[in-house]
Amino acid sequence: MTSKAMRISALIRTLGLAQRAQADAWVRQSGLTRAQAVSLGFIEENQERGVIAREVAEMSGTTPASVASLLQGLEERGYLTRSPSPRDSRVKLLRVTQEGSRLVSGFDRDMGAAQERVLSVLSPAEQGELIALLERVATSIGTPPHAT
Amino acid sequence: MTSKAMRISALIRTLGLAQRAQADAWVRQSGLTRAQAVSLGFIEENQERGVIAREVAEMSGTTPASVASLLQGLEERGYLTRSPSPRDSRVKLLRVTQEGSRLVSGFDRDMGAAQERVLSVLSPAEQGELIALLERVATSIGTPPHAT
DNA sequence: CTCTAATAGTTAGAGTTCTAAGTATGACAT
DNA sequence: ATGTCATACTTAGAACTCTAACTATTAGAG
Repeated sequence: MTSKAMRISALIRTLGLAQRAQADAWVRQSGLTRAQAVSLGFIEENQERGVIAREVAEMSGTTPASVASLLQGLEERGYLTRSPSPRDSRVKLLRVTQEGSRLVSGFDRDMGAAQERVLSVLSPAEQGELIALLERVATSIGTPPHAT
Repeated sequence: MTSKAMRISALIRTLGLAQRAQADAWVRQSGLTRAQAVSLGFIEENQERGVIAREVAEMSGTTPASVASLLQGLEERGYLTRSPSPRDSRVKLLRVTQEGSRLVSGFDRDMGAAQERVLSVLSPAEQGELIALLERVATSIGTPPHAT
């Protein structure tokens, strides 16, 4: 019944949607879907240790079947390759091509700049307070209801 | 530059994704898409003053064409009706059926309860501080906070 | 009154994503 | 070795969403 909780939820939703809108604007002119951009970014970041499709599914909260379709679209456009692993014939190692890598790095750079701009209305001290409050809420998500 | 901005963005993204995950879990067992659930909720809230498809498009940040497809799916399942307005033959008034209304009210109730639980780790005073900080960031974006 | 532009909505077709069922490989206890 | 189960991924078909082009109605200028 505390309308404060509702207000905070609405604000977080608003800011989250603003971030998403930013991402969407970028994504639109890249020809990718939001899910595709996020997946491509994840694969590029963790490429060293060999990413497989199941991990992408877990990260994005979807199913392996959806990931297969998604990766197919990326592979057809030359942003990604799938090659069987020599250690386990079931899995296919995912690798981002040079072109795919260029696409992703542009995304990260532009998103970061937009975030800077929006948050510059708060002083560094205020940003610190905001971090402290948000972190307490964020950690409470991971803990079960009665574990306080 | 300031890693504080990045930290705040990450936290907001985390909380936004948590909200979205909550919504997705609910949405999955309702047979609707997230976009459909959000649109149905918006129409149900503003039903009094007569909602039309263009407003749904503006609210959700998509195009009228996408809304037409979306509404078609809702209408076929009996959650919504589209009837021509007597005042302007171009527009069609959207109305949520009783069954649709039941679906949406369950969504709002469950979402609200989850939000309360997560935010209960902050005292009322701290929640007030958080609201003040978030509101300054939100207004700097230019888009006023906006329901569901 | 009529021509033009703006507004509201729909349709067509392509691409994406989901659910369900299927194939192939690996792990492991008998 | 072999039957059984789990794992990693794919395919098929339906539903959804997007872009582009379309129809119909209203508003406004001359």
